[in-house]
Amino acid sequence: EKQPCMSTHPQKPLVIKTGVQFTTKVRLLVILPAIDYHLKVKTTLDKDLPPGRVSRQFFIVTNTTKVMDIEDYTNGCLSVDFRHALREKKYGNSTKNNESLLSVTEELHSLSFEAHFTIQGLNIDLETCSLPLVIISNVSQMPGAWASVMWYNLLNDEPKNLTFFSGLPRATWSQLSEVLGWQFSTNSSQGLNKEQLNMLGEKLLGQHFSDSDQVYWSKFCKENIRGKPFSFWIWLDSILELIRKHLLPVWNENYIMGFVSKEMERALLREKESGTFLLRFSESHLGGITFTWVQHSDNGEATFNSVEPYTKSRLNALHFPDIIRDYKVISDGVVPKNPLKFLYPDIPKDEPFGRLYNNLPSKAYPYIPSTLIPCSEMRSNVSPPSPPRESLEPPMTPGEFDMLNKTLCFDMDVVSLDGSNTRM
Amino acid sequence: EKQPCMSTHPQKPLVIKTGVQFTTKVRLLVILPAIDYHLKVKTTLDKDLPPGRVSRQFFIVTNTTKVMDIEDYTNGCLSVDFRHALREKKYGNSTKNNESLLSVTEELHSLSFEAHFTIQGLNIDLETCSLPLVIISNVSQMPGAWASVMWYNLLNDEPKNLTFFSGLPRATWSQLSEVLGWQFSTNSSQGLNKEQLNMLGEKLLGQHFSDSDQVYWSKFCKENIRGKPFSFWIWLDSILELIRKHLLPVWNENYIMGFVSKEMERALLREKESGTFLLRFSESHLGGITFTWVQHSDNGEATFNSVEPYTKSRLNALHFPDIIRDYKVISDGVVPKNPLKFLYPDIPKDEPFGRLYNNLPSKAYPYIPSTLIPCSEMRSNVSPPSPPRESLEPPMTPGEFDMLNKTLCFDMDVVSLDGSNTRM
DNA sequence: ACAGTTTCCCGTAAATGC
DNA sequence: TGCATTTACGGGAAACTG
Repeated sequence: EKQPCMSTHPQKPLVIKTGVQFTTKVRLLVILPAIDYHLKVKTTLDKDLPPGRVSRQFFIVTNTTKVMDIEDYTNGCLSVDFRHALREKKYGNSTKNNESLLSVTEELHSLSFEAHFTIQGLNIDLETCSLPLVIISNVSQMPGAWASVMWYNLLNDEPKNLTFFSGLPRATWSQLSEVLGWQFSTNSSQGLNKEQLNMLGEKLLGQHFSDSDQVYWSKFCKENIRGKPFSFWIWLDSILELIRKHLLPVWNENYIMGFVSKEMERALLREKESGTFLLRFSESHLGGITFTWVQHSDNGEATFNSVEPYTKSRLNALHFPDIIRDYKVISDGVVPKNPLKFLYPDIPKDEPFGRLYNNLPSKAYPYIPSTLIPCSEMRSNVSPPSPPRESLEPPMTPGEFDMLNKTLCFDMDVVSLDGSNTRM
Repeated sequence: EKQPCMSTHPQKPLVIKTGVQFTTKVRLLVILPAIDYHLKVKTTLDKDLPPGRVSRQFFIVTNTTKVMDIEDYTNGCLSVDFRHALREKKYGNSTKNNESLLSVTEELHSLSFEAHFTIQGLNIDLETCSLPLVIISNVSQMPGAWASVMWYNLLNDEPKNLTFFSGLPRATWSQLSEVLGWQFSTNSSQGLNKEQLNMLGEKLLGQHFSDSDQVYWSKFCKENIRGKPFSFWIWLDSILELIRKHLLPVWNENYIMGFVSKEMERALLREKESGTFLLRFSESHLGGITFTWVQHSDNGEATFNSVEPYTKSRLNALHFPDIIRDYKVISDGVVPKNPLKFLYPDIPKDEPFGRLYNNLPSKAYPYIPSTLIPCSEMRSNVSPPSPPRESLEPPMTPGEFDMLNKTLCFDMDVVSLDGSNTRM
């Protein structure tokens, strides 16, 4: 009958950063006979925390009680909006219960809301409780925290299971791939298509896998990818952030193939005209995008070149579509040329990207305008080595991706008063 | 006998930002006969503030009292270090005393330190007080606040004059120019030479001025430069910041002439070989640096080109010496060329700048390395207009600048216990 | 020494106040 | 409405702490 809902502002729902305000809303869904309408709601953090269960303890620094009010004129229901902030309790003698191997982003907390009133001599206690929360102290912990929220809500059906991450959670690929797609479709207007998801699945499960194969939480988020200093999710989330901050229009227009193995990439480009390129996320660096183009020599041999991936620091200085427009390859003593001609499969690049270019401003009058041109120097005699082995797989049609309309809405109407009606 | 000293960490002394910790130190300079050594010092903000004098009121959020301790083993004197933070008092009924036209960075505050003890039945009260402080709420107010601190300490001789900025302060050019030089020599190892100071003087006082001419505070800091949306100090401080963050080695090596009028610049370059350039700060944009080079056509006519100034956003992406190394001018269908050959007066550019170049890393193996090249496109048929009139002044020798060894040290040993021994 | 975690605080953006 | 000032908080780095 009462529903809390929670959202941190630009942040992710159910992740709370200490010292940063977040809002909660509690609604009384049944319309009660007009008592005195002075229904005071009290917020408590980790109300019934099982002793020794969390290694850190927090408290609410803001007002914890507030009186409910009539929500609006259409429905007469009572509600109250809180604006809270948390802070860690620091004990002199640090008795941190670090009994577990859990990291702070796997530690689940909860907010409880209580109200008491008397009606016709009857004492009534209302209580409701939020979905599990992850509490962090720095935005750098956000990716890990969000992974926890995703997995909890993907896999947990029980009313409230704060020890969820002690239980070695695992998800089937069919469950997980759906959630991964949501991460893209909720951050942009473009989800992931079958081929892209397939590439991600291979990264986690190896070459041949089925929908029912299981991915362990630790494989997803805790263990580093073989030979890399980051886990699968940290890598994927860095790409989500890159899209959000620097590639949104390009991604939304579906010009980024993004998740393609290098083998597939070569197979796709091999038969295409010289100067055909595609855009792909870096697998070796966090939050990087590169383009690969094909060049056929006179004897018909194909060469593939990929630029050093562009990361946020470069993209802060340069608009990505402009990079595609302006990119030049310099060979000694020759006029620099842009090797990028056709977006895979065969679209002249100005056609898709033209609308997205920033006009070069020739403003600052007394001065000569100046731009940054992304350049690669290539010695004419040194050609980059081609890969030793190539798997030839059928080309995919990146023309249209599936649009996934589902959205994760953890932040709305999540928990019912009696705790039984948990839904997402 | 007691001395407070104050420094905010990366910030400027005597400027305090709300919510940011700052440290103070109080020393008892006379060694007292061992009482009980329990000398408690209490800090108070704006202790005797004349009613209605400040428009904002603040309080100390941290502990205000602490016991003095023996400083170290060499001298047995007592001292105490505080770590304070301030916050603004907000009244429901905002009775801000904005009687004055003063901005918040002109509002002066002070910290008082008190201690009481009894010796042989005699009550002794010690009290000392800091130099005037400027309290800000955002770093964006730092330039204005620092200007106030500079001017107060430059001009005020009275013990403590918290109404200093109500008195239309003015400084002679000889006083002011010295302080301006200090701003550079304390932020780098290079002050300002006579020619540079002269250019700054002309900006404030017009073409012909003398050392005894007076600059008003409002002209220095409050009124915008004619035709520009910023004041003289805001402009100059933006350059100090540019040097600190992006140009330190280049500035320290004295390769930046910096403050030269455009007329002077042309006069200097006119007789030099084609490709001779000098570095100058932008007068039209905040925190910008540009280079101007001379090009002589076959008939001997000189052309001067200045590149659009580089500001922090560009310099975040590109190392300034690399810009000089890599800068290219593109004319249609011709191999791009770097027009920068000799640093004024005639030094081949790689000689001074060579040591400062960043090596181009050809790291990321499977990828083709890529750099950003700063480029200007120049149509061969359009030549930039030459200035209508040029004053021909004698070239200056930028080879060596005077090094000013003086440092402003507001943050040390500033106020004596009885308030009479104020020195800088 | 070190990794996980928190604190610190600048600098931009948004909100607020006047 | 516009300008001056404060608040908010992301993000990088330093400090902390087992």
